[in-house]
Amino acid sequence: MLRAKRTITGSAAHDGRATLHDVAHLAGVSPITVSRALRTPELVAAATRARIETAVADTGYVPDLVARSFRSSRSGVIAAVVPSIDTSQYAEMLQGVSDELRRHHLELMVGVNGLSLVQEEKLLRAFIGRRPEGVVLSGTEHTPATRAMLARAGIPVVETGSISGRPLDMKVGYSEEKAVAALVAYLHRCGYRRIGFVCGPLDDNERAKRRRKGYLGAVQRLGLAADRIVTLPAPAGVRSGAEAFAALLERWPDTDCALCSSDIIAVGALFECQRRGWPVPDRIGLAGFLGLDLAAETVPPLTTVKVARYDIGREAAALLLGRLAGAPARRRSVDLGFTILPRQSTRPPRGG
Amino acid sequence: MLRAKRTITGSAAHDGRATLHDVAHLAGVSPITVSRALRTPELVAAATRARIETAVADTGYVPDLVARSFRSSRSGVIAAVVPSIDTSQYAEMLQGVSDELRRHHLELMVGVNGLSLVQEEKLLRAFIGRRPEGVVLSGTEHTPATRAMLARAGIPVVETGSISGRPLDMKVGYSEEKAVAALVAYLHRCGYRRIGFVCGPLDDNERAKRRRKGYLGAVQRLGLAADRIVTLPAPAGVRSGAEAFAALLERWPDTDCALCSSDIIAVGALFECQRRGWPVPDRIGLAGFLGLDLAAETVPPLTTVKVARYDIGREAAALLLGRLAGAPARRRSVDLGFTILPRQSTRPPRGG
DNA sequence: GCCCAAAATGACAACGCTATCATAAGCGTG
DNA sequence: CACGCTTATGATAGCGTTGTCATTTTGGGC
Repeated sequence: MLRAKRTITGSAAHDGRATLHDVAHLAGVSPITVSRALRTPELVAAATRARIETAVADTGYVPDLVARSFRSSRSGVIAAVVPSIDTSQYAEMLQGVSDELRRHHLELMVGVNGLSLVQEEKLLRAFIGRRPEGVVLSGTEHTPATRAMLARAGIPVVETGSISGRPLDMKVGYSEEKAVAALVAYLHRCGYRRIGFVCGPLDDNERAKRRRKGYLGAVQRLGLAADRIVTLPAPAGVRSGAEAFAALLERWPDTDCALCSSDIIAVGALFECQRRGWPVPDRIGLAGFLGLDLAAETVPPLTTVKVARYDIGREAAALLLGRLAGAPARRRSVDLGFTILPRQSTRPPRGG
Repeated sequence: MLRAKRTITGSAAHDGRATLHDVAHLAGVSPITVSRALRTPELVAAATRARIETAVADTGYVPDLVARSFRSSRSGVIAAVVPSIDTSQYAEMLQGVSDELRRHHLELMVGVNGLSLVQEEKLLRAFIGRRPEGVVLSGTEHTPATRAMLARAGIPVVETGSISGRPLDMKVGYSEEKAVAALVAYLHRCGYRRIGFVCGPLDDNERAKRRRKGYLGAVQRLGLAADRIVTLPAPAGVRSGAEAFAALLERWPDTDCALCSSDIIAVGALFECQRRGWPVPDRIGLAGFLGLDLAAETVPPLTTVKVARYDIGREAAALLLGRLAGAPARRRSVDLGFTILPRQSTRPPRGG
């Protein structure tokens, strides 16, 4: 008698946790019927189902999802690795992933790599063992070992962020280059000709690199000076943004507009202007990137490029769910685009 | 022969995923020895270990943590439910939890309840089935069903946030009441006598309620008017903060200082002052709450109360880890305190 | 009343790993 | 060289669930 102990006690109280067997015993059916009643109730007679439901309530039974995952080899977990969690950039994306997953009863397991590709690899190594059914990554740069691991795992992968380049599997995002270039073009239409670029740190940061590339391409096409670039040594923040902006002005005092690779940096720049008593946009124009809520509220509000962070997360999750539901495994890139948000931190465009 | 199929193929290639058995076969040992080599290498002879390591590398074996969790009934997962993930308030706390857990090879499973206690209950219902080894909650208000579930699960629980009241199990945080009261007292020392309070939304939001309580207690003790309160209808944001601040001024135009229940609200208030051309702190004093980085960078920087969000997360995780390591299960509250950060958005204190 | 399909339920085994206990091998000691 | 003692390895079984297939029951249609 495998279940002697449990059968003898005849109750769920053996260790405080009821099993299928306990519920089945109480309802007078077999464990498999209880399992069915919970997962596919339409296959169980109404009367039986009612008895089972009572028994579940009486025992306080909670299905053991670890056992279920094990047996069915479906963990019901999606793993995500993001550079940081306390930056609204990624937090909003995660929120999108989370919301979409929740609607399909999947859980989200989150890892934070602090923009380090090596750390990303480590996190994935830990995650893969938990047999996630899909993976969401940030960016399209990964170590060879990461790529190998993911290929071997044979699960769908969505990269979020820049849409450029060949996806590992699937990809959702927008073109960083095009977005920055479009913003530069807009600033040019506003009459700015000496546009500086305040760039976030470049190490292991593909996004920053692509934004820089987009800036360079655009100013060159427009025949503007292409060397007005300062790069943040520290992670992008309001303070480091202000400092980098100050450095830009020191180096090129005649700069008429500063394009910042993140709204946070632009906010720092704006505060620096306020400290100096420089009117914006009369003394200098300021533009940000991302379209954070904060950028709409500053005085003056910041011109920026809005990217659909939340939707990127939703779409990433939706792509994974599609695969899990049987969609064919073909490479895909989804471009969610961007929107220029003209505001008062730059002069109005000419002839518009 | 249970393993006939696998033994005959003699390789890991049966479905792309190697098992302990495959590695053992290749290394010429039994599966249990491989298991030991991975978990307690010191119990395996060096030569054997070397062969096993080679076999692991050759097969690309990744331990199945689902199976491990199942068999050992140790999931290696901690569940956390927070009101939101894209508010640095909670994101930083989560980061603290995550960092501490990672050092001990535990994973973090995150749920977002949007300040709804009912949603918290739903999330926990989904989580408990995954047999987390511990739970981190936000706040100390929970539905009866939530309390019952947690009690039944028999796992350690840490509540983060306000330190007041009896913990469900363990608790880490600070006293919202005392922190706000201390800030009011500080503003009083600065000479402010008509201090208004801009309060975040109160629904299901224990923190906001406690901050309000702290404000009320303090102004009453100081003999100040205690009715200058406006409450945000919408979630706390820069815009809603600005609007609520405007409402405060409309209702009580002689207000000489606005205490905001969050730095974000205070930033909104500051921007509103900038729009009106009101000098801060000369026309009106502004104070925030939380001690966000942003508050230090505005012009002028905001007086606020710093609370150790990241450390609260770390400590919460540490408390759980302690329990898992065998610490006695007794109720505990850890008070991490707070720090008043006097800045230029308020007048300097008198006689100091 | 009989037959056959559909509906409802059950028996059995196995997922990959590790807890437990047992066995084998090494090794200094009297 | 038998003894105990440590070190190294293995055999067995089972964690709680569900996939697969088998069996029983139900319910018309003739």
